[in-house]
Amino acid sequence: MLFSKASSYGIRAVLYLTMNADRPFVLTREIASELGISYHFLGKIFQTLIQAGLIISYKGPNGGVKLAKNPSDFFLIDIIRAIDGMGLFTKCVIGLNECSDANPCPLHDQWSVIRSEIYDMLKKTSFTQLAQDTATFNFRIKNEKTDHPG
Amino acid sequence: MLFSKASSYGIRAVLYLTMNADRPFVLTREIASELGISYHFLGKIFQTLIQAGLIISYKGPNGGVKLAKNPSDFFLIDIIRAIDGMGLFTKCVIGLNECSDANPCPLHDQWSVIRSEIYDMLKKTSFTQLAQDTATFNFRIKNEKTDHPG
DNA sequence: TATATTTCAGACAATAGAGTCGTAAAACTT
DNA sequence: AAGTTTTACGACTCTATTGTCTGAAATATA
Repeated sequence: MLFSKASSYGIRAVLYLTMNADRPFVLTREIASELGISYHFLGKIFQTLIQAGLIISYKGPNGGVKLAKNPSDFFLIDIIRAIDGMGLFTKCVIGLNECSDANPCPLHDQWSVIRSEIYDMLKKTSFTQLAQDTATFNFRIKNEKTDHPG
Repeated sequence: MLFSKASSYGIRAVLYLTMNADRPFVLTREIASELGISYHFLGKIFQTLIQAGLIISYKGPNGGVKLAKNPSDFFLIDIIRAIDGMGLFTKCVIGLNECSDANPCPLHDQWSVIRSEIYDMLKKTSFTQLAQDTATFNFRIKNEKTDHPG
């Protein structure tokens, strides 16, 4: 897998928050329920995102979580950096402990090209864009098998 | 990580076999030692590659393993398919259990482009090419920290 | 102050990936 | 036939990831 489950959940949760950015706070329980993921696991993921300064939480009634900044300033790479870290872009693709342009592994050149494209994609894809696409094209965030109205 | 450790080790081991294709059989122990990876773990990886028909083994003295076909017919994707499987190319990048061109997730279009490029790279990169590059440019397969002659 | 709501956080369990160990089976050598 | 070499393979341990449970802390309401 390219991303950990935690990062995947984080992306979907932040996208949910983006699509509910008009609300003051959104319950973790609601997000977990709507996205079909574990409430407590999502709580942990949010703690990571809070520590990274990406989202803000508030305890008590009417509390919950919300984005810490404008969703147009929010990019996929922010989530990956906070949760999975940048190992995908810094570590050798076949696990050598030293691998660089100056001292490359056999796959280094081929992989560098693709790695840059992944990075660029994550860096330029904002949650505003994802939310717009999701609303416009009715993309799915949830993980249900049957979603047909009939 | 893009690849599992098993796949990474498999790639490096098959590359080693390619660079020793003139020898009838190469000892698993030698490969493990030369590449600095666990002997028994490599043995398991070889069993997977043997079952996939990618390499051939022979027991007893003068035994070992060798490539099952010409290294120019050997591509990175063969190893990935045998060990990690094709999940990277068939499963949703954010883990939705149904995600396709017809019913995409919010990242589907962006990811599809990159996924194809990864696939093409793995499909067209032969072990002959990797071995030539490794010999020509002195690329590293081993995982040692100090390799300087002086 | 009492109570309900909600995040925070640590301990725990389940699972999968990674790695180790011991021994059987096959093949060769003498 | 006996002993050596080498892969084959199942059982086991270790670790990280994923997921669950419980209660404490913070906030609001009455």
